[in-house]
Amino acid sequence: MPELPEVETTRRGVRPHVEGRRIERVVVRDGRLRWPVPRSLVRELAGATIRCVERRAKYLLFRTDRGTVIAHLGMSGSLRVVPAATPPRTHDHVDLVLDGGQLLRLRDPRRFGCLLFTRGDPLAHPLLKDLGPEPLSSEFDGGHLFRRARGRTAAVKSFLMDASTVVGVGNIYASESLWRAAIAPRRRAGRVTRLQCDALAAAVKKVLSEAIEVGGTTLRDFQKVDGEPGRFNPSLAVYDRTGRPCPRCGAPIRSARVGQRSAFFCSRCQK
DNA sequence: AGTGCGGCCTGTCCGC
DNA sequence: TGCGGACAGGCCGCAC
Repeated sequence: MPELPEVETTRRGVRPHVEGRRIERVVVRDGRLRWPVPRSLVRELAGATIRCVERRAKYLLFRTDRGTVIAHLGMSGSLRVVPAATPPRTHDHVDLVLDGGQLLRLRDPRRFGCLLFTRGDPLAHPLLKDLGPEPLSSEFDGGHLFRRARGRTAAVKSFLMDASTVVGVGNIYASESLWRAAIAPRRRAGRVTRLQCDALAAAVKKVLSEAIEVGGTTLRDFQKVDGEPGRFNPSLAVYDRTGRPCPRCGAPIRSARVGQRSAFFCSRCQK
């Protein structure tokens, strides 16, 4: 399930194969993603040249000379670069056929992802314009978290997963970051101390950059562009480890619903 | 404005 | 063994 490290891993994997390439045509086998794949994407991209591949939050931005493709992998999406003759498999919904004999293929079994097209500034797109800071930027730190949390009554885990607080922290890395910062997931955001905010921001940065370094986490269906799984799993301290010992204190990891999402934590060392 | 929740979708796992 | 149902996930968009 792609979180920010998985999306960044995808960007780095795809980039060298597509930058500077001309898109010969777009094949949409099933355009029923979160939003229908727009006709404008198919029409405008034929003949367009991909200039660069950027990332904002969990969105991938393929900037071309005609406009920008905004792609989101949802929770089961993946992008692969394969030889043009590779037959599509189930859930391989869209191909961008490139010059040079390869194509960029979107696979998304659950179709929670999207593929949109905009002529204008993609950062001004409704989906992107209100997003919070990138977690690995200097804009995101303990001060930012603390200021934003004033008066907030929501659980700190929900607050951390809110994309207007900071982008890219999904369910897995939220639990992991809170464990590292020793903060209980259910604590109200407004009750987290300034010192804890510093620890939390540092934990988010560390967890995400460590995960990016090893190519993301593989739970069920995430794979990198080369088809290899990510290798972050061994570093997971609490996620999906109910009943196993806390790596810090040995108490059994507990799980609970926090804001309609499963949270994993150590109730002995997270306060 | 902040908060909570329904809904989208399919593969996987569990219990009967 | 087969089957139904719960569950997982990101995140928009709505209702309070």
